[in-house]
Amino acid sequence: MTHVAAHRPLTIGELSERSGVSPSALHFYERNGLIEAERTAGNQRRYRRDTLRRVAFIKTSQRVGLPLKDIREALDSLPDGRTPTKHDWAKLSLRWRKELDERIAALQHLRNDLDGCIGCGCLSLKSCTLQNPADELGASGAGAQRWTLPN
Amino acid sequence: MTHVAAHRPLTIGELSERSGVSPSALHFYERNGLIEAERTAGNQRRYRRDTLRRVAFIKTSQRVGLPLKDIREALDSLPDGRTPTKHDWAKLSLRWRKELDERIAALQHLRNDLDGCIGCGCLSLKSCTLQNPADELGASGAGAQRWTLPN
DNA sequence: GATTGACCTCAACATTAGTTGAGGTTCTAG
DNA sequence: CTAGAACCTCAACTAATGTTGAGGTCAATC
Repeated sequence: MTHVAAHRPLTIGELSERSGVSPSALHFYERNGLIEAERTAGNQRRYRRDTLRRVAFIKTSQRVGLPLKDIREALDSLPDGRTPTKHDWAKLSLRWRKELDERIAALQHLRNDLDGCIGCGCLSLKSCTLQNPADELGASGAGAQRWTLPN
Repeated sequence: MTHVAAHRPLTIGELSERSGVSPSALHFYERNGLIEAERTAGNQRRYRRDTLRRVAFIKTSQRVGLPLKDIREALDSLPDGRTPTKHDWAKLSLRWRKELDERIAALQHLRNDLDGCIGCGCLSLKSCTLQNPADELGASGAGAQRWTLPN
């Protein structure tokens, strides 16, 4: 049997299909240094197969809410030329899990505070801890936020 | 002693100062139907004092990650003309707490899945549950996301 | 060897959540 | 009653995360 097909690089259509990320988004990720591709003689992109895992990492990180800028930084810690090993990926996942833990803790803290507020309806400034972040989540910023399904 | 000052409506500067939200953002909220104001003879905004609580609700909801569109919908459930009572606010907080609970549960689920992935470094499509949301968080969308401090 | 689907680049548009600035008006304190 | 701070509107700009379309090329199949 031939193993050639298993090593063949992916076209953008294939990568898109398998990852569920649109070609235009893949272009976008490339422009922003999150993924990269070889080119054929005719200038078409050819992706190494581990790019699939890279895109998976991007998607999963986004699901948690990380901005692409941060995801790129994380990916920058992967070995530069060679295909990352399982160990490389595991390290990245571990780091990412830490942030996930923190995020959960922050939300739980917020929820506990909220429990105190429901009794009094006290969503007033100064008095309610919910209104004085100071430590965990940060109060303002230009970034858009979302946690419901976009539909 | 006089109690007049305690009932005087707020100027936009005062509301901004007390809520920590910039005047331009308050304008923006008004344009988008999240808050409203009376006007003086000279066309300047005067906010009822409960607007402070309204803005607090907006900020807090944003901290959890809700988009303004959703926050507006929640606020639309408040009584239309009259100043909301504690009970009105408590109801809103409760509803909001439910979503917070769900969000926490989803992230915990994600974390458990991730634990399974760290051992194998398996952030590959199809095989890893992390890559097949299907149920909880939703995989894609146009919205920007963030959960770190914007800085 | 032509056709057709997949691919290329580049520019413009969409959405969320605002900020900034120009040009003009109002309010309040002295 | 006037100076200056605070306010007004409107338009344009920002940033993140992409999508859409125009105009043109590549590659795999009949």
